Amino acid sequence: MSTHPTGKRTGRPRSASADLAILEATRAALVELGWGKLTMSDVAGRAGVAKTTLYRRWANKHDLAVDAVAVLFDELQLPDLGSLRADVEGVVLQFAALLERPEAKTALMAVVAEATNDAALRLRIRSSIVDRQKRLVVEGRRRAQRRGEIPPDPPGTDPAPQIDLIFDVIAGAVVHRTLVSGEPVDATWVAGFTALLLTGLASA
Amino acid sequence: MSTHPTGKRTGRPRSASADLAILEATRAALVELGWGKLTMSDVAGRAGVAKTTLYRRWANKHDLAVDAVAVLFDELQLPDLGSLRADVEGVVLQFAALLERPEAKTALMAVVAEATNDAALRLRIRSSIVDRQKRLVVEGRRRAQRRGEIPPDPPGTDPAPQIDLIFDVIAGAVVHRTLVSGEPVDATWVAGFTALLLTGLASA
Amino acid sequence: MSTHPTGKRTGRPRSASADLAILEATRAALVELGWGKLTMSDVAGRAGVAKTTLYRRWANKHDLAVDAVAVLFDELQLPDLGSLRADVEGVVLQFAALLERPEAKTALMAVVAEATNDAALRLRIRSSIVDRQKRLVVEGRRRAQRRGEIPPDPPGTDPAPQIDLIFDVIAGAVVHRTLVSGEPVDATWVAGFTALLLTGLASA
Amino acid sequence: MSTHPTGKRTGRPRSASADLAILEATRAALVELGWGKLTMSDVAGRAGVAKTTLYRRWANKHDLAVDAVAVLFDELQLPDLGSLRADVEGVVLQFAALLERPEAKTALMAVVAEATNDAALRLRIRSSIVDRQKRLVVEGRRRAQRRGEIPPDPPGTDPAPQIDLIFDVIAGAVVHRTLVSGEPVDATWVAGFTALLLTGLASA
DNA sequence: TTCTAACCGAGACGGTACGTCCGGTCTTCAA
DNA sequence: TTGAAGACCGGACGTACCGTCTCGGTTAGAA
Repeated sequence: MSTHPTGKRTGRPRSASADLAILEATRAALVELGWGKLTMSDVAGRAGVAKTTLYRRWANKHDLAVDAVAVLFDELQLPDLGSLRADVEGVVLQFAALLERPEAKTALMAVVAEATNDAALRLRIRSSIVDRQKRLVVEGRRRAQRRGEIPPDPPGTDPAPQIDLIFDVIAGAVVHRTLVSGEPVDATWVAGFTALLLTGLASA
Repeated sequence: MSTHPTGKRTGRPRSASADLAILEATRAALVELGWGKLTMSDVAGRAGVAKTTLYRRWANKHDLAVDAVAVLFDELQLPDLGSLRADVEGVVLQFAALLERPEAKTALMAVVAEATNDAALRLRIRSSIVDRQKRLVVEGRRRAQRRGEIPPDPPGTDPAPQIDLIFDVIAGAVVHRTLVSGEPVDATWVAGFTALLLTGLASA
Repeated sequence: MSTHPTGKRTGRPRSASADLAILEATRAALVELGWGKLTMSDVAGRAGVAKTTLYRRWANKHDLAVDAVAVLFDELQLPDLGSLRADVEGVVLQFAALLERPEAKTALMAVVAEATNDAALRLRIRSSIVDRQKRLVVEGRRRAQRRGEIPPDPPGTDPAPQIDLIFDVIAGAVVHRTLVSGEPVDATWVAGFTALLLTGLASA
Repeated sequence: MSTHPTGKRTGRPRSASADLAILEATRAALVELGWGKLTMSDVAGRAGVAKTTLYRRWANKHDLAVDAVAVLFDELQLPDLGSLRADVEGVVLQFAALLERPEAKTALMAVVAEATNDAALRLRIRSSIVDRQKRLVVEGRRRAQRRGEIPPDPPGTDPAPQIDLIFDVIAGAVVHRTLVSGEPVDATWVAGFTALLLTGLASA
């Protein structure tokens, strides 16, 4: 979210449409130029807005980028495909498709890089992007437990660490495959990954 | 690697110590400043070298960063700890320790980010950093097969995709946990991750 | 003068006190900051007034400055000191004292500078500041003629060019001495200047 | 003069031609745009030079302007026209012609305005522009003394105050007539002014 | 007394220049 | 030929200010 003044009343109110135009312009510029060539002036120009207006709402390029791409991640869904295997494959393919989009991958990696020594940015990424997608793991896990595909939570146990673990493994594998190894996430790879995730190395 | 002139003989030879000093200075600057504040002038100053010397050996900032951190990843080892579980836990802890080092994580993410739209840099990262660590998976897998912990490769099958998969899962999970989720990789998490990797979700 | 609405009757009338507060604030800001650092926001703040209020009354910074300093020049007087020499010395000292005031000199030069390519501003300066001070020359000259210190106007001659000339010589010399040469206008200089003005170079 | 590094030896030397190109570009920009619209970027562009190069040599717009116009004033000459009256008329006309040039008048007034609260700039103006033109008064006075048109310096007297006075009166009258009163300096006015200067008010 | 038009403070807006910084190149002299 | 030094071009940065605009709210005179 952009930085909104909190308790103010007076003065001309900020243009609501400007926020949307700026975020859209940011994504468009990321697609065309990539992170390194992205400039605030260019974004302002595309959005039909003055540079001042950007800086009034976001402190810098990285904060703006987080907001610009966060909405993309909210598009991920988990339709019930009938089995844990199918559900996992479905979400992995969706996530891989998202990471193919230049604005998503380029912005995500750039802000993560900057966040390695910027605690505030780290928090912003977590709250705006990462934590919101854990809903997918929570839901998929609940379904699989109902179907009896995985054991129910033992009473008195906090499921959060397990949820975080599964999330890091799935998201991490896809991100690493796509952005570090630089190989495509195709049906074959997804099938292999899902099999490994469900039954483990020992039976691979 | 820095770019060494190939067939030249005459003239003053390049200072051999300069390469090491520059790479060391780069790592030091990364620790103190992070990627965003890192400047070539600063690196040159720390290394007691002129900017010209940097550019004579590396084409740009990103190439220099790749070389500066690549050597860190070569320190990873896979001592035989007697079981697949122990070997996995050992290497995960080593890798996590490496990613705790600011110069490693900050440079790695920065170059990966830039590589999202720079194919040449992508290749350089793969050859200098990523592919060289697959040796760890190859070796661990061979040992586990000898011990009978995992089945041998079926004849006529290329083991490479399986190796790549395991590598992406392990490296991806640790990277995502550390840099995206921003949570520590401690003994508890490593145990849980290793259990999941060995036996899969179904039995978790 | 500030721009007053002409034929209007209804609605809330403009605050009369605001005009004075704004002009006073402008002079104070000029003293402290000089022309280059003077900002409309700052003036508004000092006057306890919104920026809108300034722009409702003056079209821009330069017009405001002209009005702010014009009143200072109206303070100049020409008491009858008994002789042309004494009258000239008296008015020169007064004028020099005025130009010592930072708000006067800084604003005067700034608007003159801007006026070099702004005809409207040039007119405004002449009508608000320059022409109004010619009264001093007219009066001093009339007195000297009565005393017989200078010859009477020949019949059929327009005295205006002569008045303008004397005005430019006196005002110009003081302004140049103070603002361009940057030397003080002290009693010695005034005596020398008056002697030169009265009897000319040949007898100096 | 631009700011030249003093005791340095090493490194690429500053481009000598850049100085000239920048000063010429500054004058051209002043003619076209006037002071208020003059920008450093524009000057840099006209000179075919980077903005950094400007700031490496001049601290700001005003210092640059002083140097850019100073050379114009050095063009003033004092050919011997045979009499003091003719010499005065000649130099006044030359000076008036100079002040008709937009780059001269606009820059001169702007820097004088800024100098009203900038002591360093005041010094720069004096040394680069003002003091150098006193040579004209010195020479004209010497000639007139030789011709017997004005009395010789009394022994034991410092002629400097008298020179400064004459300079301020002549330059001040022309500047005030041109820039403040906004009236032309034509032959009629010059004749009247010279007469006043030579014989004084009493005989006018 | 109520209406209402013009006023007011506050502050966001588009635009534009500022002066700084850095990436990557080029030019000099010395080793 | 390499190296140190540092000037060079190009261009983005984030800030500051101008003059305009849009709010909600106030105030005096007209109805």
